[in-house]
Amino acid sequence: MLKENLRELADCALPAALEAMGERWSFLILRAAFNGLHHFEEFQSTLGIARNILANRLGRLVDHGILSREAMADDRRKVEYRLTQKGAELLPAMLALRQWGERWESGVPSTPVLVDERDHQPIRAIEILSHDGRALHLHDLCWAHAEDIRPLEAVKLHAVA
Amino acid sequence: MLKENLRELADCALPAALEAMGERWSFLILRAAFNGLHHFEEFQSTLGIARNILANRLGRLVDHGILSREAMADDRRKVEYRLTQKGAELLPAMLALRQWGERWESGVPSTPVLVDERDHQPIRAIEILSHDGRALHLHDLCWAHAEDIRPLEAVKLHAVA
DNA sequence: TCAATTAAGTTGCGAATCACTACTTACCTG
DNA sequence: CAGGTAAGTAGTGATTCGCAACTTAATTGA
Repeated sequence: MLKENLRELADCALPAALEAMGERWSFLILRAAFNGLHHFEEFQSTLGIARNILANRLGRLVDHGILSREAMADDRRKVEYRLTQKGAELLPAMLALRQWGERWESGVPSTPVLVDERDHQPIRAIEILSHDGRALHLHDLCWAHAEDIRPLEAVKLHAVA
Repeated sequence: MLKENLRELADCALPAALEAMGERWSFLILRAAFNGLHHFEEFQSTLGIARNILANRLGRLVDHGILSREAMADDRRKVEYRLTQKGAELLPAMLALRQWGERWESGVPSTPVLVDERDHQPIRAIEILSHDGRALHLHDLCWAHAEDIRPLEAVKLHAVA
């Protein structure tokens, strides 16, 4: 059963993540950044977001270290926004949400589709996997306290012995 | 390079997903639902959300088919909210966001931690995988049009031939 | 050289949304 | 029936949103 002690419910990183990404436009700005957009006017014209909101969101994403902000050397009017490592690592979350939307909201895989550059085959659906790679669903999961988890090494050694 | 034609940027399921899940409290309500909460007062006291906002968000999640709403037979004051299949399939997106928050915001794995019920080992980090299971990162990916993708079967047959 | 253009914001303002508290309605329990 | 519980609704300020116009600084063209 997937039920943790309610006292501990607050002790979760999701609220912290939402602090950074929970605003209305943040995900769409991120998606645009993943698609290679770097400048204020590009975001504005592509997303159709109000300029003051865009300025606010870009500033917040920069404050959270999700985007970096740098004036360009060759044209100092221009400012370049780039995904940091921290920002780039939001890609699985964004794709999971997008895939969910394709399955349940829009009904069809969006085109164009994201593919592996190596063989141009579409990526797998994002899944929850066990340590040894089995796909897990809601009913396969439960909560445990960190101190109750027997390290995998110990489990393996025990199996061998 | 991860850059699609900008004309096609709008043609993505992410906005549709955010329509359903982009509101400020929606993810936190969902997390509570994943943790076994089912009733209005449980959500309210656990999350500390204002009652009118909670009523509005629950209604919206029900409208989107993410939660089901059913009056309970034994006590008709009570209403039970349950995750639908559609709602349950948001778990990968939620975990991806939570794991990102653990890595980049809170700094530590939250406790308690989600484990495989079978062997009580923690789940893997959520990743983007190629069709054959390699982990992919931003620089391994590119966009392709659906009609340009050679079906995997054809690729295999060709390799055999 | 100097007017026009471009990039990246900022400001002002009405509309919508948010959160807090109190109230209501239906139902159950003693 | 009195009192309490569950699930909302209503009223009220404080924030935030979105639109359009304005500003500032750098660049380009005649």
